[in-house]
Amino acid sequence: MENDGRRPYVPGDVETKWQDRWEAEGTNTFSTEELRDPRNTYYNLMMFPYPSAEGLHVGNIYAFTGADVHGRFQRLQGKRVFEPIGFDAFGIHSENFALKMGVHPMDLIPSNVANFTRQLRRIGGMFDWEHTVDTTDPAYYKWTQWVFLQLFKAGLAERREGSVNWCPSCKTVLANEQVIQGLCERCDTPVEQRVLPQWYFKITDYAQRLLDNLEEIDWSDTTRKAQQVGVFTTRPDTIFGATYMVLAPEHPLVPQITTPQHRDEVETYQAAMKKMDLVARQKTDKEKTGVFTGAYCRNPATGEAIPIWIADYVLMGYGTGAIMAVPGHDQRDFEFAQKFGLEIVRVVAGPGDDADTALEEAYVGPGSLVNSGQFDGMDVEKSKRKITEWLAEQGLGEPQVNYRLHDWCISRQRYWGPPIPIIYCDACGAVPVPESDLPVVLPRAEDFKPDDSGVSPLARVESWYQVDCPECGAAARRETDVSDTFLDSSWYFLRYPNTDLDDRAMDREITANWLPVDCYIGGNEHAVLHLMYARFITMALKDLGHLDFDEPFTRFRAHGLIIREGAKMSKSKGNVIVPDPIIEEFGADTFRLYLMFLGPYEEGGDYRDEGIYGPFGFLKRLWDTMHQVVSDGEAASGAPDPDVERKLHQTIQQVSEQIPELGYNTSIAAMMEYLNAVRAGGRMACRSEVEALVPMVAPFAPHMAEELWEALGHGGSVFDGANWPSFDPAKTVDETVTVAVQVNGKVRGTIEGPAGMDQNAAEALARATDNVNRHLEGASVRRVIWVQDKLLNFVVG
RNA sequence: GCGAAAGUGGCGGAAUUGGUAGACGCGCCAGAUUUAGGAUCUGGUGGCCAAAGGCCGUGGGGGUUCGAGUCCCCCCUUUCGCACCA
Repeated sequence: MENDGRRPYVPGDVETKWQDRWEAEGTNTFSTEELRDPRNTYYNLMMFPYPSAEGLHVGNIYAFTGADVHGRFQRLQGKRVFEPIGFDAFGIHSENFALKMGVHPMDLIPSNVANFTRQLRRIGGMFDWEHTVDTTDPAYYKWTQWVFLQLFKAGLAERREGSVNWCPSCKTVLANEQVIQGLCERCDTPVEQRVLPQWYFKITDYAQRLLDNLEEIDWSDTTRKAQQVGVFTTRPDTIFGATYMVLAPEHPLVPQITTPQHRDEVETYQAAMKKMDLVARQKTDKEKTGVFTGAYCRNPATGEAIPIWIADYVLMGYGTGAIMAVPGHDQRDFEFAQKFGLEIVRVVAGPGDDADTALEEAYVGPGSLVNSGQFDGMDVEKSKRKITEWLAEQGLGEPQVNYRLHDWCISRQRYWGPPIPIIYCDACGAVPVPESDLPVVLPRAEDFKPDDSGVSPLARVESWYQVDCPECGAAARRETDVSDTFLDSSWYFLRYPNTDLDDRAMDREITANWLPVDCYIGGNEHAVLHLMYARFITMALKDLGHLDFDEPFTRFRAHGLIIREGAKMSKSKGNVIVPDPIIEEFGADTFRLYLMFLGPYEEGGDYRDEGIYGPFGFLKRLWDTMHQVVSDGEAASGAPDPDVERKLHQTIQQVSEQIPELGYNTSIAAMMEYLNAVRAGGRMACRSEVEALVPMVAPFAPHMAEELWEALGHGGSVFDGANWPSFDPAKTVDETVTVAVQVNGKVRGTIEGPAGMDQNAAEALARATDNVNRHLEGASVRRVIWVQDKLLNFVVG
């Protein structure tokens, strides 16, 4: 079927027309009054991008399109969908890029944001441009600072010593991302640790709640697992085998317990450790090092005196920074004990072992206890609880849960971030900036390069940091560190519906109407930190009375990754696709459809350049078919073909069920299959057969859907009201079925019959089939398996 | 090393509770049409055998079953997290 001179499909014209109309009519934006309307709300969130100088890349578009498809689908169900987007523009990325290009970030970011905005409009997302957010805008970070102050007042922000990465060659503080295998990413110099006072958020106070709540939220399993704060169990069962103790080198007890004759050695070791960065130190394959402190302690179980060592393989940041070493049953302890000639005792006997079987390496398998006093012979698993109880009774310790979660250090000795709103006064100490004085505006410093002072470049802007103490009025000094970008993004979703307000961070009524977020879609790379921080801030703000809910995201789904030529798209691999020319040639609708068709949305897909012709052809055929129906007028108004109608209802059912589950690729395939069936053999479609395709394709190809909806004579937007088609379950049922006939499990033919026929009827049909008969000849049928409307299997002997 | 997920045509990927493996699309082949085409349309397309038909086929090897991509055991590979977490 060809176009026959009907209207050709020119994507650019259609898309410009509808983008302009949506904007002129405010189709996707909410007024403050509309935000106060609590009816039928749906908050559709996607992770806001960092506006790079390169512009939007395919990965961004993939993420936003998938989320937008979800939002548009909800809208077609009659929901009032709020779908905001913004810019996460503070942070080291922008700062480094600005340094490299010799442009000030305050000049760079606005042009990047403008470019992103242009591109985002072009892909046809349902974004509410009246409620956008830019984290570098003082009108936004005023409230980021407000969040800090709330936590500070609640005692959840605390200043204490912490170590930072320091490159002695570049003479600058490095972010963790800039440390590559223990070396500075720029000059390959080994990175050292410097201890500086820093601000921490006490997220560990919320560890149990962060863990418990995971039960209640609808998140994909993999993300939920990634959030597991990491509860671990110790090995109380092996305590009788503890033959020495190890402290982390930086453990505070070390100076107190070290005996004079070991002091030099210990201090030398500590100094060496201090220089080594954590990444290098934590390499598993590195040979273990350590020194003896000269001190002894008692094994609580055996009462024996055992030596205390310090060693690099014990980390201060984890647990208590001290371990009872059980070389018999822990490989790390075993290696250490062997190297330094410490005693190795077996306390677990595996199959075939007895109490004296020598150990070649640490034994970590199952077995029963030996050399363990009254617990000898007990099964390892069982003994864990028993020994814990016994130790508790003796007052020697109690069961404790440890979390693999550290407090959140939010200080950055950098320029490009929101200043931390604290003022230091000699008399009053650390004083919070009064809320009425917010925002503390980041001054424009022409020289924002980090230097060898080890503090933020803001410490060079004297006119800015010199202030009077808000409490006593004496000369005081601002905090010159800025806060972590993750703080900006830990609450942005709370601000979106509230950007109309400039006198408070959020309005109770509006917030209650829209939050928590109904659906959040984003990348897996943020499945741990960003989501954890956002959940923590939400919980803290709830406890402080600012919110009425605990969990910010009711449902979270991570999308997959787009691969091209066997690798993730990156500039260094040279496999990046620039979206603009593709949208220019095929249109945003085709590009959206293609990206969603590549593979399962939650798994990503393999981008092949020629693949776009498939979805492009589909949209063109859909366009031609709809215009043919329109131009045929009366002729196309007849009743649908019964077979086509059945398939239509099946397709509507399939697509309606799959889209909310993010089954985009299979939904698109179902629509293609249906259109193929409608047009099979060049037949002419009638209107009732194809009209429902328009709202169904609308989430993927919104511009074309609008255009076709209008061409079909409907007034207004296809997205106004609940235009999603419904299906009649009775009409999805096939009248005739094809049943596979097997002999001994191998397909030997098929039979056609009325749906619901009984086994006898099916057998009769099957026995009338030549090929089936041939296989049944001379054999005795021992059994017949009958699966209604599906399969008939003769089991012959 | 630990944890998680996944291995299906030339390629991306489909397959309710175990029930005709390969939907849909790309690519490829043949044909039609066009002055010619990146275009459009029709048909074909897992491998092997000349074939009605048959045999083999979902990473490899075992098993359960009338029947296994799907369930069980062992192994291999890839990807992604976490990495001396006691």
